[in-house]
Amino acid sequence: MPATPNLGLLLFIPYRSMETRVFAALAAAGFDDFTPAQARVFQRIGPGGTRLTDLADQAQVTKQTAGFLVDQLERAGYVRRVPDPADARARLIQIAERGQAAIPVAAATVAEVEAEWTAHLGAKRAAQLRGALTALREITDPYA
Amino acid sequence: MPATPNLGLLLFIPYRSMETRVFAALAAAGFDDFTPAQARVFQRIGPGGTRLTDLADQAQVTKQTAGFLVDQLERAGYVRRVPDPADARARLIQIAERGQAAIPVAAATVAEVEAEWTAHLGAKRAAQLRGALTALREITDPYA
DNA sequence: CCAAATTAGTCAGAGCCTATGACCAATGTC
DNA sequence: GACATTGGTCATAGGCTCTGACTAATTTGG
Repeated sequence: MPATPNLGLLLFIPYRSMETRVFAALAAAGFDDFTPAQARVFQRIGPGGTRLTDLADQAQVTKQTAGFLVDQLERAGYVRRVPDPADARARLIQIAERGQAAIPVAAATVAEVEAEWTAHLGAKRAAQLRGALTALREITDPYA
Repeated sequence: MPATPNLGLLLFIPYRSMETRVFAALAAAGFDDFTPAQARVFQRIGPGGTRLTDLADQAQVTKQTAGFLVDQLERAGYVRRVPDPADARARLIQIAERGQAAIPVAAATVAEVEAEWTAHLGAKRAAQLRGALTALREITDPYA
């Protein structure tokens, strides 16, 4: 390994760790058919529902991929598709009952992991980390 | 989107951005058959070569997956397998000529992206970010 | 107001990534 | 030297993602 690993890898390692923890908790709570790829789409669903194309753009996948993942989420009861009143071509993807039920489980695990990280880094550095990442999003997330 | 996105997503967004940039640069330089999955294994190869099982552990994939990726890397000329003098069962995966040639291209792009990030964050916050991520690695990378 | 261009979404097909399970060969242990 | 362990492969299957082609609804320009 290089002496100073590049920032890409440094970002990836904790990301993967968080992901592993959250999906283990979800599986343990009975949401064992929820996958990371599905989550990356699911996370982008807004309060009133979001169009497939918007989800695809925000998750940076093709609309075909997004459609494939939403199909699975729908079949598993995590989301539902309703007609978009503003456009007859489009449908809004909304979070369904089972999706709502999964959110607190994921949120609790995220909070738990973040607490561990904060304990390791100290409150100040943890806040700096979040602040830097949030600022970075401005130039790395086309849909921030 | 939630008001305060979880740290997992905040880590993922710049990671994905960096990855996209690096692979675009590699492809433009003629390394168009190099994939992110291969890179996650390739990055872990040590100076004298590394065993498949070690690569698998460090990249957190199964040895079958690591073997599959190394097969591709070998076929494309990025790595080579040599017998491990210390153990006749094992072979060391070493970076081959084409792999060595790709490294500076990737490194230059990483440096470019990191420079952009530093310009956006300021030198101090950028250093804090790297420091926090490096510290986080202690508790999130089983093979740090 | 209508023809052309654009946009939302689906279908079909292919390739890549990853895992489980079974297996073989070499090594280490006692 | 028998037995458990370790390094690695083969076979198989499932999941993720893409390109290309297509339908239907909407928007735009004249």
